[in-house]
Amino acid sequence: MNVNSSDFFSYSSSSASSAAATNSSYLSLNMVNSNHVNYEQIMMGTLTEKDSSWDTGDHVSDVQNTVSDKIKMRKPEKKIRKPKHAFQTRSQVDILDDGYRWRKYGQKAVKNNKFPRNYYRCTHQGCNVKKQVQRLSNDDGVVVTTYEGVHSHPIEKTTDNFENILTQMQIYTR
DNA sequence: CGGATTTGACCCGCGC
DNA sequence: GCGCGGGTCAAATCCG
Repeated sequence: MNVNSSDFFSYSSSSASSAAATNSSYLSLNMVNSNHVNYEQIMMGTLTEKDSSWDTGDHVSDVQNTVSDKIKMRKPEKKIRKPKHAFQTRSQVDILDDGYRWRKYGQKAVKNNKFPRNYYRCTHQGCNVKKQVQRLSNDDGVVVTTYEGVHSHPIEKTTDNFENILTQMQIYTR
């Protein structure tokens, strides 16, 4: 994969052959105010990426390893691409509740950034949507959220905040 | 007590 | 081959 910290906008490099992805669907909202979150600009890119350890076809491999050997079964044949959406929002809080239930599964420090990056997974059974939340060290008002995958179930919460509407826009415009 | 979070270890790809 | 950076796992812990 392309391993740049700034590759949020360099998606279209390797996906020239796959015409399935609309390469650059831009969505810019200017100065939308909700109660406590001020979205200044939201950028959205659609990219395709090669398969990694999990995908929608991972199905019932259930207990994926024994304790001793740590053999991870990989599926090298699977080359399905999953969409990734990068959002850059301006918000004071980093817990942007979009209506789904997320379970945090990791946190890593990023280079050139003093803030860690948080990894979340959708807790719905069979819904392997991941997201990662990162904030810029320069000005701590900017939060970059990267969604990966598409939810296969409806939103359960019905809060009428703007984050919810934003996520639904993401679903309906793909 | 059960589910979510924390957090260090582990894994893997890549560049040197 | 080794080190590094990024992503994930999972046991321990926390919290309702």
